[in-house]
Amino acid sequence: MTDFKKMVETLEQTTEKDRKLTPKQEQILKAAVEIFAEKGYASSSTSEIAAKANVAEGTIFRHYKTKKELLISIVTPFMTKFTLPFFASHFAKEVFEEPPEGLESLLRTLLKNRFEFAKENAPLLRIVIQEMAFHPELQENFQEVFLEEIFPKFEEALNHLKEKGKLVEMPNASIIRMIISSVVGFLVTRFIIAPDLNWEDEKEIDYTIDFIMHGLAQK
Amino acid sequence: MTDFKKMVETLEQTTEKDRKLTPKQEQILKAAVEIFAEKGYASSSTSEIAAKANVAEGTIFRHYKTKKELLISIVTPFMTKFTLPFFASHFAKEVFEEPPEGLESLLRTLLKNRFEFAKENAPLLRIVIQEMAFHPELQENFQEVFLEEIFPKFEEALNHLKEKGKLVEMPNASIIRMIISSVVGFLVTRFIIAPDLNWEDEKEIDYTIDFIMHGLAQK
Amino acid sequence: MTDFKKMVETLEQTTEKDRKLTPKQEQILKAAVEIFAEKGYASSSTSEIAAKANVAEGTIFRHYKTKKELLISIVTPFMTKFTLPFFASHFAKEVFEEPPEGLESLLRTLLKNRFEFAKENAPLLRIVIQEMAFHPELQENFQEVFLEEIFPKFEEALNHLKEKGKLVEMPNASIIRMIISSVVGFLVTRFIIAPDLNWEDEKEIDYTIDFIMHGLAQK
Amino acid sequence: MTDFKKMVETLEQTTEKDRKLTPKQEQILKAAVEIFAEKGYASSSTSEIAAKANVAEGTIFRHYKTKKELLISIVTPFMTKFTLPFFASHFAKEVFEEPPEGLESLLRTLLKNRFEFAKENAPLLRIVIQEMAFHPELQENFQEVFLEEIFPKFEEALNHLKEKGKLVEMPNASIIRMIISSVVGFLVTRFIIAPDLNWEDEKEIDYTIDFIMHGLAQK
DNA sequence: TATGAATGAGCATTCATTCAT
DNA sequence: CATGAATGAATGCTCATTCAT
Repeated sequence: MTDFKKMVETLEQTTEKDRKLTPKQEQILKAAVEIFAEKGYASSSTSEIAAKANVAEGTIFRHYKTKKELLISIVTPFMTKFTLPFFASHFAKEVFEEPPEGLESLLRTLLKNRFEFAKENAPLLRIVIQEMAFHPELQENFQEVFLEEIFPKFEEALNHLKEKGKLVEMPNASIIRMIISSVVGFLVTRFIIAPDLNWEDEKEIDYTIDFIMHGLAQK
Repeated sequence: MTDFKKMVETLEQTTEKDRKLTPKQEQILKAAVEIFAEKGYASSSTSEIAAKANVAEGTIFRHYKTKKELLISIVTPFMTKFTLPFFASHFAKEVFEEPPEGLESLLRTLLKNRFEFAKENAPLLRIVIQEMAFHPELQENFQEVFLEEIFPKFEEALNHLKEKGKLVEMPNASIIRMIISSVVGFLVTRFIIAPDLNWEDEKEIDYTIDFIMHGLAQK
Repeated sequence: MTDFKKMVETLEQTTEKDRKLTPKQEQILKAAVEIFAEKGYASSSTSEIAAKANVAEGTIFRHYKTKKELLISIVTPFMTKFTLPFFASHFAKEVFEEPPEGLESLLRTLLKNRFEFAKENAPLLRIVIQEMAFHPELQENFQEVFLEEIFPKFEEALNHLKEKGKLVEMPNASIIRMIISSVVGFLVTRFIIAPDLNWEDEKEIDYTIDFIMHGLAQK
Repeated sequence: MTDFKKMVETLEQTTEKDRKLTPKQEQILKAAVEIFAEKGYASSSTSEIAAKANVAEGTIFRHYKTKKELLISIVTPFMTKFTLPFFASHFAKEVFEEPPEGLESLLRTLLKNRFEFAKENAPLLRIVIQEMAFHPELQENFQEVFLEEIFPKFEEALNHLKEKGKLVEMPNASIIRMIISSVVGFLVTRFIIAPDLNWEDEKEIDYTIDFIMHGLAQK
């Protein structure tokens, strides 16, 4: 099982009000994450969540006005945590300051970092991927984060690398797609599609980085 | 909208009994595909499907015993069509007979072919990806097709290429993951995440192939 | 199993139009009797009857306008056959002509005769008893037969016996109730409640007659 | 109408948990009893019951998981109450302690007692008789009560009377059948088949007892 | 704050009946 | 005559949400 304490931290830290969660709220969130991940939002019932959380049905609605608000309270802090903070802190250093192996170093940090995060929050990852398609609220939140924060920083970095002749000539959007496909493809296979295989995580991370690096290297 | 006639063909051809669908069945399938793709299986109601199909609700259940059977009747022929037939016909020729650029040629055929298929069946693709997680029946069907048909043939081809010194040293499973991540990452971005962007499909296909080719080439 | 041919005869002979049943009609009746007896009228579906009868659903409604008409076509001829004909033929002879042991003789003939009939038509008996409560049509038909035919003849016989000092002083209605309770109690136990016990029918019939005879004898 | 308060007591006292019923539950039970008795279980709809009970349909299912559970909650306490307690308390005293007219005394108590009970619970009696045939759960419950409690005690009493030379030579099972046929035949006629006749209950009870007594007396 | 009984709209499914073939 | 696809009202049951305690 994923360590739930870490997951709660994830959810806590980005709660809008930054308020500590009450014990009941924690129980509700834990139960909701497990059940949403297992059966999907639409097939989960609030009564089942209440039962698993050892809480009365009404209690859920005291903390979250609707079932959907409960979902959003789970997903958006995770999305922000999963995408944003990494870029905020690492892009500058890795790519701009340390010169030659900038991309590889960036990728390694990115992958290892997100890998750990996904490992600790696999059910949340599952929920995000499964529910994004159906909830415009989530898509908007994601686009906001992605288009306004990640993509521009990513592009800046890529342009920088291109100038140094380190990158294949390819539109930034395509490069970003390749990288994300490879990273997400790995994480999804590792934690969602086949979590029970005997994974040699270190090696697979290396392979993935090698693959991307060669795939994108200047010819 | 995707050309529904082609989609119906897709569904028809692989129906076990190879029987032509009645007009009402076609209407039901069309409506179900659209609605399932839009809101997801669990959030779609049979009454909505019936209304969109201009059919009485009872009529759905005359043709499909349950709502789930309707889903399966939609998804499994698609899954078979999407994965199986290509490999059956192309692997041998492309990889084993034509010597040097075997992999590239294979990838190009694979991608173009699946691209067209995904283009014609985007909503079906969406449904498969969205529902696989929740329906063991679908997973089983997929595993059957993937583990027993695709994976072995894929491996055989990769081993052949490795012997010829054309491939990076990496476990087959990892290579296959890289390739599929890149291909599916492209198709999903193209048809599901951002279908409304101005895509230059030819170029993107080329980029994707280049990326994979360089990523996997013998160093 | 009960001999269905005899049951069909039962149903045929009293059909209002006295017309022979077509083979399809026979199949439908046979199936309907079995299913009504097993699950009750309200829980039986015409589609199940059609399936068991190897007949299209529509065919049932060609012969019987509604499901209820099918029930009535099954029950009323049976009811008539079960109650009426015996009395018509036997009362006079047994009771009025043969002097001393009139009642016993009558009871013996009554019981043996109805016993055979019930044996051959156990499912029909079951249906009548189960459905009478819910269908006023059946009740009316029964009352007609019972109040207008059976009761008066029964009373006449009882009065005759009373005059001869052979019968306990008790209202006719009560006497008739005792007799019918005993007879029906036997038949219901024998064929409906516990048909699988090892019954010694001859003996049980004798016991039942003895019981009634002593119960009603002049003190 | 039967006095519903007494019926509720009947249902309450034997509820496993011996808990008082909430007012809504009472309304539901009252409505269900009336409707089941009138149209039979299979032809009664939960929406009709809810309407008659002045309760939302969902409320029924909060208290009784399924429609069938509602039926069982109605029938089994009644069955237990109807059969068991009497025998527990009376057999010993009546038959074994008071010597000569043991059987008559027993029958009188039995009949009067069950008569009052049936009078107060006529609709329940109706439901039991009508539904027993279709619900194995009810049959099992009945057999348990009858075979394990009533029949043995009955037999013991009959053997005791036989030893004293008070009883006709007849298998116990047959004797029991005669008695029950007569008693049930009376109650069913009185409360179900023809409740609207002008019954002189005292007299009819006496007749019935006389009938049984003479029918079973040592010759 | 927490509870859980109550609600009623909504759901998948069944079914008697009709009707074009 | 016989068929069986089509119907749509009705059914048992679920569930998010409310609210009195």
